[in-house]
Amino acid sequence: MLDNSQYIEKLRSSGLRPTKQRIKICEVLFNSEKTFHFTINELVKRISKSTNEKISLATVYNTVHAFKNKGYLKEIPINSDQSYFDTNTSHHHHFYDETQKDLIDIDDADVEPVKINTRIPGKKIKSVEVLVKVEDDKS
Amino acid sequence: MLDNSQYIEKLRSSGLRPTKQRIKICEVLFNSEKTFHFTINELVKRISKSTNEKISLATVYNTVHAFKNKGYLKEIPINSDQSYFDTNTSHHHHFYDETQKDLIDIDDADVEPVKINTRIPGKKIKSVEVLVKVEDDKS
DNA sequence: TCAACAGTTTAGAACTATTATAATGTAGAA
DNA sequence: TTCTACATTATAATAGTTCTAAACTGTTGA
Ligand SMILES: [Mn+2]
Ligand SMILES: [Mn+2]
Ligand SMILES: [Zn+2]
Ligand SMILES: [Zn+2]
Repeated sequence: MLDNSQYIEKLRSSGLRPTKQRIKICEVLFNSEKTFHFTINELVKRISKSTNEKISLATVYNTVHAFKNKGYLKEIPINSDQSYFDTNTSHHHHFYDETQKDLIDIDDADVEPVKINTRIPGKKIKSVEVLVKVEDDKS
Repeated sequence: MLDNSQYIEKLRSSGLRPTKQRIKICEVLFNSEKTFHFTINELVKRISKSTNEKISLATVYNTVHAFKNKGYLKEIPINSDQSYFDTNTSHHHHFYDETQKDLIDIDDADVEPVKINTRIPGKKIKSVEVLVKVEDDKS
């Protein structure tokens, strides 16, 4: 399969050997037209739907963390209930719909650059992320 | 004690009766000169240090959540390991020092207003929060 | 060809933050 | 004082995540 070569490369560069379980995880994560947000549980469900053989939770966690560390996935801090991940690794911000419990990308072009006029000595900025919480407008 | 009347009011308006355990929690949370960030575990330690009698974990959780719901505390999403809370309820943003695992306030005056040029139909904005992750600058 | 080995998957256990439970305690009203 | 509603507490339950150790697999090289 031609497509798999991309997955194999992603896995190798994350320090993982390309096994069939891991390639299946890649297919679910990176084969879709659009990027998406997910929790581990949601990802496991997606994987179950798209294959007969099941992949253990430990393998899913390990692979997701390796990709996150390599930068192929981002973790989005929303609350302390569960980890949210994002297959969109470009710089962008988020709406979080508290009614639907849904994360929505904000196109980076739709946000004016965030200017912070103070620094912490000896520290450098790794990321600047905006989280806009929204709820149903009943007015 | 004169000071306690403020705590009693905070408790009553949060739907809680002013008991001695809850007033002790208020003292630790709201008596300090400066505002601060904390996890539940850190709060429990602070309480232990400042009193002989111990207060059960359940009471701490319940009281913190009531204050959060009422708006006397804010929850700051950092990661999924633990909940971070903030006694500073004014509008402000944060540095998160990934090296020290430390949350630091950014004075609201030091951040230009965040402009978002898109909306979600039928939703209204509840909050806009900026999280700036920093790490040691070894350069 | 196939034994040895390094790395992988897996089920399940362990861990930890959080929430629920249910028995006991307590502040105030009557 | 007695009654009652609510609080506190220890402890259990829950759930997300990480760890473990045994079975498995793919590759190497004798
Ligand atoms: Mn929460
Ligand atoms: Mn995390
Ligand atoms: Zn996103
Ligand atoms: Zn703060």
